[in-house]
Amino acid sequence: MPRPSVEAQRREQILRAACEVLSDQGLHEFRLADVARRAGVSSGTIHYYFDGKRAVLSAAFEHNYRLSISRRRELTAEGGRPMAALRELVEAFLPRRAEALTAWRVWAELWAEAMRDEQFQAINETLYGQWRRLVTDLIAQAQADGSARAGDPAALANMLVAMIDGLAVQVLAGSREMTADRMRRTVLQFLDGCVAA
Amino acid sequence: MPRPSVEAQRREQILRAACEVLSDQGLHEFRLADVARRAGVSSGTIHYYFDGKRAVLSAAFEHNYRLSISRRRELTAEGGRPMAALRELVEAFLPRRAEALTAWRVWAELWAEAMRDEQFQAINETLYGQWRRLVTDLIAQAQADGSARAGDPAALANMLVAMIDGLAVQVLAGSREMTADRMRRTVLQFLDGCVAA
Amino acid sequence: MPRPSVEAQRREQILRAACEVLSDQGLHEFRLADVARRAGVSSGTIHYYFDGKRAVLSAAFEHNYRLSISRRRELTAEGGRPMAALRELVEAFLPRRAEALTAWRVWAELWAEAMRDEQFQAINETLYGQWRRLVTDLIAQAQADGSARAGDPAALANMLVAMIDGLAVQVLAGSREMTADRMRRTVLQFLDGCVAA
Amino acid sequence: MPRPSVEAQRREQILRAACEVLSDQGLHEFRLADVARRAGVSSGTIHYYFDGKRAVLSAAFEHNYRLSISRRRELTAEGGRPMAALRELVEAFLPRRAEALTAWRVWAELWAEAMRDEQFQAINETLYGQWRRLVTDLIAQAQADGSARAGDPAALANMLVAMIDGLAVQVLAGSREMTADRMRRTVLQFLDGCVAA
DNA sequence: CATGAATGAGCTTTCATTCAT
DNA sequence: CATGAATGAAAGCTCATTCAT
Repeated sequence: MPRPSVEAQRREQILRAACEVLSDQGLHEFRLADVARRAGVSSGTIHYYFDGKRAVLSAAFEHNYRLSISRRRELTAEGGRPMAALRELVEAFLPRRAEALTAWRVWAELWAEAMRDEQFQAINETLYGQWRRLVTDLIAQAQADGSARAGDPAALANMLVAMIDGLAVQVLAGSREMTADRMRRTVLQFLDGCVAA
Repeated sequence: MPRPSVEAQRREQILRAACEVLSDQGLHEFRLADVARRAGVSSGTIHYYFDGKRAVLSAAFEHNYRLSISRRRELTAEGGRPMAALRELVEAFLPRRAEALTAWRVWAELWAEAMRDEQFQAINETLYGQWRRLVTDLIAQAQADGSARAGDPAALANMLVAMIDGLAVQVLAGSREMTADRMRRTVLQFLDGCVAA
Repeated sequence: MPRPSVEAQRREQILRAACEVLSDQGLHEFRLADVARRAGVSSGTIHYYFDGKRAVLSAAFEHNYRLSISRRRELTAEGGRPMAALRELVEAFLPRRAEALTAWRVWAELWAEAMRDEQFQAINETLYGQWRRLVTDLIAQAQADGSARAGDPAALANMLVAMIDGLAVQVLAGSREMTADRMRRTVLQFLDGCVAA
Repeated sequence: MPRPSVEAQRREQILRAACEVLSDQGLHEFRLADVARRAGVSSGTIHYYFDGKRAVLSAAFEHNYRLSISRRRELTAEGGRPMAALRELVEAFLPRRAEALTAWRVWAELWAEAMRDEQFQAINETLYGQWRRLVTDLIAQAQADGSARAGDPAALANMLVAMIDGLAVQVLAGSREMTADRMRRTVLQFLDGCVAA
């Protein structure tokens, strides 16, 4: 009798390890052997649950996105005060704590690779789209309750998320001119100066 | 009779090929054999001019940056009309023509890799810094001649360049929601709504 | 309540599947996983009934031989007309119908492998010997009833069975110069010209 | 300056080793690592000269055939006495000396594999065809000079070569009932009884 | 009896690097 | 200066085998 949960458990265990390896070593030095070691399973087990390196990568990219988005959604679930939620969102995405750092590094790898890979493009399109919509909705709500000024909420959301991405990349690249703190101030300045009422 | 320029020529030839391979295949599938083939030299020659794969990569990243910045500098060299120059800069960076696409793809690889490599971080710090300063100066000039509103020019520059990076990454990742055209409108909207006087 | 026949059934089921896999894929690509799938059992079950891959192979080779010989024996059981029985035997061995093709392919694998494996040699020695004797007896009977000319029946049998093997191998190797039809004519020509009275 | 002969030398060196490994271990346990060791080169070198395992196999099968046929052709080159040449041919093919044993074992592997592989079938068709023609010509010459009786020389050749193959396979499979000596007597008996005038 | 999850040794293959020429 | 033959470490992947259930 196979225990029905074991497959989900193993996959989750492997994908978590894969994201860590991806974050620590980059796609460039992403080895299934390292994933196996970190997940505490044999290399055979990885091939038992996934069709190969590429399949692990794909699933890891998706896993990384889903995890972040579900966390953010909790943050914005409650009805009240959308401008405050936006500001909290910004804080949550600052590349400061290990958790956020890992997520950002995995995204950067996904983006770099998606430029030539349709499968990865599809993952990004779907999940980045969810993130974009989440922000768009918050801005629209803020406009509705008068805490944000008028303007196309989708355009404003695109400005905001792109700015966050661009700044985070520089922070993660170890820029001394662009620290997490400076990133925070820059984005909040944008929110205050260009979005808030 | 050693021809003194042959070394510079060969290096240039190899680096151009390296950028093309990097753009076409990504760091992940970056093979010196491919660089050699594209440069029309033997693999031995690459090792004769560079200390190894990593050295070729470093030099290629730097080459890619220098090329772009020198091109942009020409664009902004003349004295007059800094706001117009900013708008032209935005156009020039749109990931549309092959030349710009190649440059963006190489940057994306550099950023992803710089997250774990101090040497690459140093390259990025220096050369991204030049680009940041170029934009900051333009904004300051625009404020000086009254075509841009008041505000910390460095902060505005950071918003702008980060936004451009973030949007370009999505365009390059093949997003159907974020095309080069949409990117253009979004950035210009930001310039009109948050920077211009 | 142990069902006493279940073991024999399972073994038979597995061996039939093994012969099919052997015929379809060759020893070279003979995988227990494929045998299991084709037999409709788990890989664990195969190891429950056999001591490992080699044991399955051995048993499959033997199974293939026994099946063929028992079929041929039926063909030659009745008393009368040994020369006619020889001709029928030839027809029955032509690599034409799926059943005969499978048997031939398994033999070819056995022979190739038996060159280095004493266990397989023993199987071949015993069972090929039965086949040789069956043919020798028929020839001897034909000589006794005057339908075959004189001569050492064992030598004639060796000529005949070797010729059949050698021709079948070329037919199975897809030769356009040696088809099943040509094989038939060649062997019958030998029977008429060198064996029959 | 690449020495022009080095490629041919290396390929020959590797193919000879490949035939030995094939003969000693069979296709089933044919490892490129063993070929490399036996040829005294690295595994990398094998991949430098051949496109992979399959390519080595193909070339080895062909090499084995060409070697045997060119040796036999020398045997039959001189004009006189075709029946004697046929008898010598039989002697030369007896699986006795190491050289002949190796060739036979490699053929057996080729035949087994050719049953499912068109590329191997093509090799067999071409080179076995040459062998068949060589024998056919000898028989026709023997008929012309009156040392062989009438009859379709192609059919007689097919009988003869198939018989040789079938007998050799049993000898190689270690049969105690069919030794090299018995094989010799059997084939000569066929030549005397069915071919010679 | 039978399962299938899990293992890990062992294989082919790739590719940066070296060095004799 | 430049080549390319040769290397060998390291990687992904396969599959016979084991064993808790």
